[in-house]
Amino acid sequence: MYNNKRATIKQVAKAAGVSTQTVSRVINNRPDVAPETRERVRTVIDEMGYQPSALARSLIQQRSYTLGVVTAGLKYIGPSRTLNGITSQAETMGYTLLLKELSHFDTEDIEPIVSNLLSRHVDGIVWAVPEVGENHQWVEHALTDIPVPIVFLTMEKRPKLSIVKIDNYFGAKVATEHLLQQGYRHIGHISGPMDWWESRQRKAGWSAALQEAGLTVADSQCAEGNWSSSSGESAFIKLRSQFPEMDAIFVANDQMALSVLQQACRQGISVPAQLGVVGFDGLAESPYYWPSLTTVVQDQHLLGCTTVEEIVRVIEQRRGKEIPTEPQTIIFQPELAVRNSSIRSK
Amino acid sequence: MYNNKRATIKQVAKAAGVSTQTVSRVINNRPDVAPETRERVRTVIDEMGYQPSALARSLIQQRSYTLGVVTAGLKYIGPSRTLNGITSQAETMGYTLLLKELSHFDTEDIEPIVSNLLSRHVDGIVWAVPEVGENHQWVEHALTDIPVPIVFLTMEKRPKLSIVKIDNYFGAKVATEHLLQQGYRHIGHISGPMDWWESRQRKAGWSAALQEAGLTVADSQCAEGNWSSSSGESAFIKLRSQFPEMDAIFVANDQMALSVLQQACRQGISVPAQLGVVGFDGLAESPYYWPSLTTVVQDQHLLGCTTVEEIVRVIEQRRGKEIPTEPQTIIFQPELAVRNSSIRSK
DNA sequence: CTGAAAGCGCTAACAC
DNA sequence: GTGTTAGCGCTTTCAG
Repeated sequence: MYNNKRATIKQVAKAAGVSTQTVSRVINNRPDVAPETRERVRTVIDEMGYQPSALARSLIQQRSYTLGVVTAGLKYIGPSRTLNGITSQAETMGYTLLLKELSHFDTEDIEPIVSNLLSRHVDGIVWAVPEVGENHQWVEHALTDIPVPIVFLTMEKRPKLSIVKIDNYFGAKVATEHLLQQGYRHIGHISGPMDWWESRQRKAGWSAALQEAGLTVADSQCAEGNWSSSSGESAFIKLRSQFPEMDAIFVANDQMALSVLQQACRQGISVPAQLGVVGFDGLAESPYYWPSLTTVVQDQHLLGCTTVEEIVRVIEQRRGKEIPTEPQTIIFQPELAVRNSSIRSK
Repeated sequence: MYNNKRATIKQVAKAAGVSTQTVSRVINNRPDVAPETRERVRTVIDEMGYQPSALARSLIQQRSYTLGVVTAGLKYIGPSRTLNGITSQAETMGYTLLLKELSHFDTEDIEPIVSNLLSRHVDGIVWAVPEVGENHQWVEHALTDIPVPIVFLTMEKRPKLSIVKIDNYFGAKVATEHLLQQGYRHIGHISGPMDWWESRQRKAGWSAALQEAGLTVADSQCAEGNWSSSSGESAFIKLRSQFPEMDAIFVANDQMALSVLQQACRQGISVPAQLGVVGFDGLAESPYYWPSLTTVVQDQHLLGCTTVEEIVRVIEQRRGKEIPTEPQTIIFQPELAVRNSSIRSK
């Protein structure tokens, strides 16, 4: 299938008794080659197991069909699901990925990462790092200097940037409204870390739903977690003591919601009768929690796919010297999956 | 930080009034450059934001400092954790990754994937796809033809291959022995899909532990799942009917174990008093299941790190014209985390 | 210490 | 139809 040393176009040309140019024409399916020459060259190519070097091609064509992907937190399921979408769409569209994972979510010095990708001539960059702290600050300064298109995932709207994201505010609001509809009136919240933009959006959605229902929102109704089950446990305990009348809770992700369910079980609080619980994410396991968890489902796979589609669109556009359209913001609305943890009615 | 068009070495040379070779010497920290020339060139480089092209370098040096990573199932947490280890170790060792994800675990036609990686001049390949069905069959034929080193994760031992893996058999055996120690005598098993090598290993470990304890192992004591919580539920129901005396169960992964716990809870079976449960994986959430889950912890991050270390070692070795050492098999022993779901004593 | 020439593997532009 | 020349951006001889 492969020869031990990769053959070069020169060797193929020699073996087929033609010039390298002719071989080039054959491998690129150019029309102006005599059918029988083409045939002969093809045969030699197969025999030698020749594969053209994508590197050499990239150099001369000034185009690599390679995308840089910058991510963080692959040990968590969310970023991985997004990456899964990115890889599958990239494969479909004929692009290869260079992967970089930041060691921390809040890495601010992204210069070496971007430099490395650019030195490898990526055609575009997908920035799939959640917005945490100041970690997106650099876009203000550096962006116009980066010579390839970038599409961002999951960040606050900024002018002139292409962004693909899920509407966290909306999802949180829908979740909270569902609890209100079920007749719960004292609805607490366990948030993600407040330096995460997504956490703030989800909290804002929860808060807005309560206010629109004419309820007040006090600080004591919210506790901060860090996405882990462990932090969810402490947050729940804290919340119970500072907000004893709580009869329902909107939790910013499913893993923390899981430990709320577990604690409730341990303390003999019946869910959903005494406590309604709604999570966020739509983990595959969430229907198998006890009781099954009502949650806001976000399709991160689709998010990844769309991002790749979008960046390829921008790349093609720029290359075709078309008038670049304004950067787009693409927003997906997540959906509420209603299950047992929040159904009080009847 | 970056100029809008990437500067070339030629432009830098011209601006600094030297030849391109001199610039080359400066960026490669070669000794034989006059200090003041070096200084001048450095200044120009900074001003122009010049970054050498890794592509051009790879071409001429016949070395790219790039690794191909082939994975599958990134939407599951296991493969992602491994990938997380791979990225971090690659970063540490100065390698960049080209990522390919197979669309199915049992993809047999890997030729286009490998070709693509080779055409991009990867220095080595990490094959991080679990062994399922015939999906590793190709190694028998194609391997010697692939001109770069490959290291495999998680596959059956084969001669002449470098493999890094976790000892699934051992982990499963330890888990089962633990249940025996706790006094359980009728120990069932929910396996993963039997076309997975890992599933077969875990089942074999369970079976061996029972036999060594002088217990018989019947087909009725085992049911097959497909790793998902959903399949765990059906498998558990089936197992209860075909093996009613079951007092403990070793489940091949945590997600299926989760639904066993949930079903037990729903049916009023008390864990661990009436039913001992042990899982496999060591998911971060597993301590927060109810009751907290005893599980075999596998460090997939470490697995990924080690794989990269190993392949870089082989690459260096081959490049240094050293006598290649025999391909290694590196095996990690997983550890049992004992928690409430299996503690019957006292 | 520095530069000129050659070439990594390929393709664009032109000849014939 | 096909070959020649030039060059993508860099490094490796080898002069000087």
